[in-house]
Amino acid sequence: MSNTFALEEVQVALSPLERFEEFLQSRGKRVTSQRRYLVEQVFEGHDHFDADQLILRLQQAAGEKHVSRPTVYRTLAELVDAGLLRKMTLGGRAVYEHDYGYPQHDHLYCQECEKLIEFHSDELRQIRDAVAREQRFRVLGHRFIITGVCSDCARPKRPKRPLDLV
Amino acid sequence: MSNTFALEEVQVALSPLERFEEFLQSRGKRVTSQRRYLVEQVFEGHDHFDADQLILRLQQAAGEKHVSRPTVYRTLAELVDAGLLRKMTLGGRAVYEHDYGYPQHDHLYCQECEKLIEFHSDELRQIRDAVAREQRFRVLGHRFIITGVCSDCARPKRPKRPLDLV
DNA sequence: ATTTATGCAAATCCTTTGCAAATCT
DNA sequence: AGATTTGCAAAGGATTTGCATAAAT
Repeated sequence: MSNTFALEEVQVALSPLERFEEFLQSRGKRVTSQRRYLVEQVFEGHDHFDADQLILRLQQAAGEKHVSRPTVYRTLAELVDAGLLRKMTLGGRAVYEHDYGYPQHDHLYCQECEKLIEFHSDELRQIRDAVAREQRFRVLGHRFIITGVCSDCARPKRPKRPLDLV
Repeated sequence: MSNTFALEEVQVALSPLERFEEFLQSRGKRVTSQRRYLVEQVFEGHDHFDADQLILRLQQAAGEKHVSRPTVYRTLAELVDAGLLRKMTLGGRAVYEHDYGYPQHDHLYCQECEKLIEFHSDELRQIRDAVAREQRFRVLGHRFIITGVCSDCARPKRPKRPLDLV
């Protein structure tokens, strides 16, 4: 399914692609076939992905224009800049997720299957803001990841060692 | 992991180095001059650091034995394993901090000066556990970083763009 | 016609590995 | 002696950059 979470919020009038085109124009950048194709694919589903997964997907959804690795990286950066994607680093590699029309949330990260489970907590934000206020710190964002083992993986085999908490 | 955090609870009797030697022996590993020197330097101050900063420090605290880059990486991993250091990834690079005799805490990260400010919140842990319980998720740890601009940097110049939240 | 993008190859950055020589126990 | 470590050089993996060509405005 594509992107019609338009009515969901108050009103996200533009589709991701339209929003991106708007962004590009506002910066004198050009709307190219690869940028268009990439945004299209990125907003087809709404799961987390890294550069390689995206590149693979772009190749598989064959018949379409080829997008080189450097261009993928360049475009991902632009999408983050445009506010369409959010970038995070999970154990060394960059992972992206939608940030346009999606509500703010945090994650539970299963070390076993590497799954990311989203959740939302207003209290969390309150704590964040309270802590920041105390330190006279201007908040621009935050990142909260709970690491552990999800219910599916909580089975006979024991978890791997602590790894890098992301 | 076979750590004896028994000591941590009751009372931190051993120095980091002693604790590390204990760990090494329990694994049939050896106490070498570089491992000793490195631990010594790491626990001189208690700030966050990355591999390069440590390597630099090891060189400057001259007169001492030289420690090669690979050995630094290898030893840092052992210290993490031993529960003496905690590792996190900040925008691609690994950053370490003391985890022996230090209370659990989280961070405020200033994008301007890259400073890490620590803080502690019991409520945060409560929220974490509540969320996990709801999802039947077994918590092994968490990572909370508030990104923004610290009071020192909140000056005339405006903050850089959102960067990678970590 | 201009100017920005793309793709390729090569370069960077950080971290890890293979291996022979050096060092612990 | 016997096993583990170290340092060196080189390998790796992810992401970025230089530059000539292709495409968008």
